[in-house]
Amino acid sequence: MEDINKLGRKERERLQRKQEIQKSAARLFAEKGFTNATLEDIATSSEFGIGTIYNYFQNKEEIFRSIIESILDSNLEIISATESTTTGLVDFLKAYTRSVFYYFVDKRDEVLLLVSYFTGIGEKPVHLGQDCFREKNCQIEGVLRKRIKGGIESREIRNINPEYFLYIYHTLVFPYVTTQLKRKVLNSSNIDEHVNFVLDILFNGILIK
Amino acid sequence: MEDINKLGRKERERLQRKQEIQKSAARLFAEKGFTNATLEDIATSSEFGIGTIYNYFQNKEEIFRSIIESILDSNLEIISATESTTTGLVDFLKAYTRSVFYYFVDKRDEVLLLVSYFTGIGEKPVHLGQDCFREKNCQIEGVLRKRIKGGIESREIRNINPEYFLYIYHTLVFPYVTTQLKRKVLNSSNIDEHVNFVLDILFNGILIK
Amino acid sequence: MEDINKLGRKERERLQRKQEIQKSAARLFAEKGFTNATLEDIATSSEFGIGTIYNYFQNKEEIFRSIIESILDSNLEIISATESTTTGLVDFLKAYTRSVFYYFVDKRDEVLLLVSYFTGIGEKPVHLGQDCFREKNCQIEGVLRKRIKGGIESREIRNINPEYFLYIYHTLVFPYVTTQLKRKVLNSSNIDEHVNFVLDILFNGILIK
Amino acid sequence: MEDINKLGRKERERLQRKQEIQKSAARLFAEKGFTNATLEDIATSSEFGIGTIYNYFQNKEEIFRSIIESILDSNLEIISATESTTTGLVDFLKAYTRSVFYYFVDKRDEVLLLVSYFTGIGEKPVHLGQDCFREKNCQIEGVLRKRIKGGIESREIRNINPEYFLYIYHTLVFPYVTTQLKRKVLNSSNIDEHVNFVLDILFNGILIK
DNA sequence: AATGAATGAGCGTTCATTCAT
DNA sequence: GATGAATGAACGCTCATTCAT
Repeated sequence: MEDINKLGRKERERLQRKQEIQKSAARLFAEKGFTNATLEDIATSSEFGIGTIYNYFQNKEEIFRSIIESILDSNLEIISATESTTTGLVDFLKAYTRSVFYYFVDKRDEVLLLVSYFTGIGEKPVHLGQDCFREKNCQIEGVLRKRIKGGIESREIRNINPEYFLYIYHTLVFPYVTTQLKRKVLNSSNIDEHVNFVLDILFNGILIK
Repeated sequence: MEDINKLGRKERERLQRKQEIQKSAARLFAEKGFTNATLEDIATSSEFGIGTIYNYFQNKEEIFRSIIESILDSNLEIISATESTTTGLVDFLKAYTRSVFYYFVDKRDEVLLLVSYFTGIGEKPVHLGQDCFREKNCQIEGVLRKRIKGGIESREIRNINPEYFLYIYHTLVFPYVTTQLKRKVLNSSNIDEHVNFVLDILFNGILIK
Repeated sequence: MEDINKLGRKERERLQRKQEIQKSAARLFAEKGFTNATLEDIATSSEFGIGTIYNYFQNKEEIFRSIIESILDSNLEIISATESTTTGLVDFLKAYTRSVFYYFVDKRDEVLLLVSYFTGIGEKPVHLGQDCFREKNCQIEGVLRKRIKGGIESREIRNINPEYFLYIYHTLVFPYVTTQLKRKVLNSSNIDEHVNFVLDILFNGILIK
Repeated sequence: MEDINKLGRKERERLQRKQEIQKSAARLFAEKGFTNATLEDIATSSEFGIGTIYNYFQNKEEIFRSIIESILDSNLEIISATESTTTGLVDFLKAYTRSVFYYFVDKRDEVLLLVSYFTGIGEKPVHLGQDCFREKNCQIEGVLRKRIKGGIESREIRNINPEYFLYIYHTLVFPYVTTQLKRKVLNSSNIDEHVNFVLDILFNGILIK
């Protein structure tokens, strides 16, 4: 990833303009879908000319790809940071889920795209192979997988199928956040409430013991 | 819903052809997204001429709408049947989840569309208002809501926020099924295993007591 | 032309059905134009099936052609009848103009098509050459031309250019009738008033002598 | 109307290109009819790409509408100029008719469309209401109507029905010009001859006094 | 003879991309 | 670097015509 601090003024400005375009594009892709959001929409919304956008991105697909990549990078950073600052699985899940919720509220549109792309739901660039981000995705899943196995071995959690749980966790957290964001039920003022609720169900289940 | 048994031969054949088109369209919509699936794709795939499709549906959007409607109808039938054959919440959730899993394995593509449409993720017909199926959706949610509240009152489950749980349940089960179907991890031979796993986590949580 | 009196019952019924289709088609062609009037429109309006129409006409263009032909035949009959029952040009023009007005009020739609086709205004079948009815058209013009020249020789009218007058007469009478029919100013109850007015201007001009 | 002299170079060039498209379109509409003239025809004929046309006009119908509007504007200018430079009805009709003939020889195709549209003959854009140009049309008719009444009052012409005459005048002059243009009988070298002929008949009639 | 479901060529229109300015 | 007019491939949709019943 480009480190903004090491760049000269020109490169810094260029990066800023690139991010403005990504931000506008993400909102429009999330709102209308990849195909229905036109480059004219993006140009108008980001207050650049259509031609200018092609100075920053090779084509429309590249805009989409770069948004996904950047959110994946962020997620990787979050999970790496959490990995190195927690020990037990429970602590890890608490910290990671909380970070994900907070981060996602801030990156609503980008996350919608990510979820859309990885659940294989909805429209996406025709030529963007599903394995385009395999490596980064595997890294993220790898950390989770390792932690889950560790949690079972250290008897923090029950002896459940780690693979199944991996998907339960991700298909629970990501769609929950996006759906609640869409419904405007979840917002920056009640994140903790939602995080705690989800973790409570996940940890303790719904039954009375 | 049209009852196939009461129709004459001609009407029956017409309905069958309509369903063939819907089936082909659902697969293509799920695969490529609504906008990227062309009518020529649908025509080729369903082995009709392009024009023929317009004898059965007013336009492309109407094909999409009718698929969603039909899967919602099925879901409504499932939940109604389950509602009348179970008493406690736990029994209800067991039966409903199992039915949903079994039904969805059979209707993979249609369910992908449904999830896409209701999570607001991904592309959809521009003009299909989000409230187009509000009534049916409310009926389904209504039954769940009533049952959840009943389960809390009868002390089957802990005193959790019913609204939050409603969305946890739906954002857990539907995306889990669709994701695992996409990954071909879930198939008709191991449904029960997955159903039991999801219900186990939901009921008991992951922690060791 | 087919003489209805000489035909058997079957042929008579066939001719009647053909004319019903022509009548419906003429109305729709006049209303929407040739291209915009669909065969489904014509079928619905004439209360036949689409396929049935092809038992009576080779194709859409043939329906149009047959309507023009039939109105031209009528006009030819009118002009021939008038030709043999009048002597002077003035009498001829009075009788012919009156007949044309009366006939056209009855055949509003067909005449609109005729005028459209012969003024070269508006849409028509692409492949229907402009010379398709040259012969019949020449016959009609021929009678008029002969009479006009006769009128000049016998000093009934001034020595004007017969060719120019021929077109003044036709471009005056036909568009006047059609325009006034469209505006619903002209109808069966005030035909004589309009006929007399047009003839008065044509014969005497507008100036005070 | 846009005044070409006040515009910058870019605007002037844009207007020129717009007019080239209109010119090509008018010819094709007049030749084949609105529906049968395709946008590919218009693009080829005006030597632009199809897409380019949509930078100048919203859609096909808008091209048609703009042509009619522009010819109506010209007619309005002609009649206004004539109105202010003549006093008697006879002088007015002489000047106006001459101007119309001269102008129409130059704008053959556009006038064919105008006549087609206002006689209600032939094909036109389905959605272009008949009253779309009512105001401009009324202005033109209004001037004529006023002048005719004035001519009767000042005893320049006989006491004829002004409304009937209004339509005789227009249904005489416009279709006469268009028909003779189509037949290539009328051209820029013999306009005066035709104008004088039409006016002679209109003023004096055909009878010998 | 009567029908209308099936067909696909052809239309109007959109929009990602290019390139001259 | 910034621009947006120009482009044409590709889309959704229509409808004259055919043909099995």
